[in-house]
Amino acid sequence: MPSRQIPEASVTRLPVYLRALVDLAERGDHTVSSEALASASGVNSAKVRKDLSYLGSYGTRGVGYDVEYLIHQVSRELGLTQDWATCIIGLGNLGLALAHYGGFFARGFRVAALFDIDPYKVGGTVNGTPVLDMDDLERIVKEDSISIGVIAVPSGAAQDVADRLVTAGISSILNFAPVVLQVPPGVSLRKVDLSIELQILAFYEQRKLAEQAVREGTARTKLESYDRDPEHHDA
Amino acid sequence: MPSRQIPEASVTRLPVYLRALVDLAERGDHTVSSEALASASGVNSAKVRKDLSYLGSYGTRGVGYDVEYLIHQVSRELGLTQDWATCIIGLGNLGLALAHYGGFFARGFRVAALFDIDPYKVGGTVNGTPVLDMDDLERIVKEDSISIGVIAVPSGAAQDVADRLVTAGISSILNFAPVVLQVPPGVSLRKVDLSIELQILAFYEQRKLAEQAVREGTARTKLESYDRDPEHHDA
DNA sequence: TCCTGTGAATTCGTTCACAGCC
DNA sequence: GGCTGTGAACGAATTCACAGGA
Repeated sequence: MPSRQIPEASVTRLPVYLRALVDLAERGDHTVSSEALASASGVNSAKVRKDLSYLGSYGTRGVGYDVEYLIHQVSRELGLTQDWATCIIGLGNLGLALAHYGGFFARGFRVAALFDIDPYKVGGTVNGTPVLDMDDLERIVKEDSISIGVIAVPSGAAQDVADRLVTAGISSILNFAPVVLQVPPGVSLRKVDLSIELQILAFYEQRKLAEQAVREGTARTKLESYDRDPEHHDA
Repeated sequence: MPSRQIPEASVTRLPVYLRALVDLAERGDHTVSSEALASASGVNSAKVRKDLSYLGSYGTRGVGYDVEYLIHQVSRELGLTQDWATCIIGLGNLGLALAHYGGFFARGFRVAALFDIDPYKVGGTVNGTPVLDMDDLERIVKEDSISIGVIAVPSGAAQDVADRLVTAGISSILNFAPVVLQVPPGVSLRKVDLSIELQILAFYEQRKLAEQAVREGTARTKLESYDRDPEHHDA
């Protein structure tokens, strides 16, 4: 019985499982154990089983999960059986990279429009998608039923863009600008922030160096049981 | 007293606080309350106080935190008072975007080298940084003491690149390729994955639509107390 | 009075361990 | 015998709530 309200932590792992499952399917595997799916996803098998149990009882005891069937169920749960229209705002280096590399926009997503303020860019197309003026944002979002906005503008402009997206009716935002956006309740917001990721890595890098120094400099003090946490993979 | 071993969840928020603090400093503020820092960081004040308390007692009761002093302490804790050499592997659209936009690489980081397999790119420079052949990877990593590798190659090549980085002595990897990398213990790994973020947004978008349908279609059944979770901001 | 710092309470997430089914 | 599904135990993270110093 699918117990409704899947925990947030599980939701963030479902896309990882999905990708691993698609890889397995392409390699011709028909069934997969929680153990195998776990190692392909970089987690442990108990987590996989718990996560999948929130969707329903889709496995077979003694056998494992049917790969195709599980792909279907996970896709459905993630809402990938329908198509989501997205738009990208800001065509600097990053926005262009996102617009160009269609591979990022996997099954289930479609880039309906690109927006920029630069008059030299507006009117052209990138990768077959038209580049429109920011003035058309609200109209196009409504006309094309765009539900997800990808913000790739400089920090200073990001909150304005977010406000306009929300006003236009968008309720999911993916923010690449290095700034904390404020959005009203009911709007989903996720962010991708390179410099934050680098800073987190720097923290652990520094800690590893400190531990190493301690270990080398102190044959005399007992430090064998020094508490380590070497992994901290994100998911 | 700084209680050693800051929780991982707190570590991921420190860079966000740091950015907010720098903004406050630029605006001329000298002190900040946990409440103000919280709202600038998109979290609540109890969390800010707990997180900062892991670094030490740097606030003043009845007053708040000294902005400059706190910037210094957080920077030190994150290891940003030293310079970390990084390299980017793969100069496709995304790798180029990362290499071009120096703003991503904030204080504390330096792009020491770029790598690609394309002979037409090797030998040139991007944004003043030389583009080198993959054959030189191990040598340059050692010579330049590069400690963080940024992987921006296609999925199929990412694990190979990761293995080579690890062999060369790198112990922190930031992965942009949409694939789960396996790294040995002691190597820190973080990933940035656009399509996973989009899929997570799609999940909540679908959930919102379902809730809306339920609310509209059922004036007769009691659903006022339907359990909502409209935010799920990442940090 | 104001705001920090922190134990205590609570909620959330993970892991264990095994019953149940193939 | 093997592997799922899941309560129960555990651990981590968040929030509460207030004592205590400026």
